Amino acid sequence: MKTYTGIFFEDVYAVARMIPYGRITTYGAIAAYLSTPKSARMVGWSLNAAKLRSDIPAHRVVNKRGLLTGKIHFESPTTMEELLSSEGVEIVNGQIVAMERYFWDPAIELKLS
DNA sequence: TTTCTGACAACAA
DNA sequence: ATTGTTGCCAGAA
Repeated sequence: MKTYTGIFFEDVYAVARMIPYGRITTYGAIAAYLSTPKSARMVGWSLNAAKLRSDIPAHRVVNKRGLLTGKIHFESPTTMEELLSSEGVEIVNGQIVAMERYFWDPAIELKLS
């Protein structure tokens, strides 16, 4: 029984909006938090639609290795990196340096409270 | 309606 | 270690 009746996008948006300033998370982490660990792909797809909306910090979502795979979907290929840099996230060659110290896992951070 | 295609990630060989 | 395949869901053609 997997009743996912089109809530997926909204869930992704909800989680993405909760990512704190200067922190990042991954597609897989969000997918896992939504109980669909194999649908990381959909998270990206959702964010693609989300970026047309306004208040969703899609730039704070990267792939598991810290690579900014989604940067090509922004206004310019450097927009995502610039946004993250402005939040204090160090990036070298399209990849976050030591992403562990910025990583924000919804499964952990949202467990409390 | 059917088919294809995605900001990924886990697994098999 | 690297390459190819598969799962996942929703939207566009």
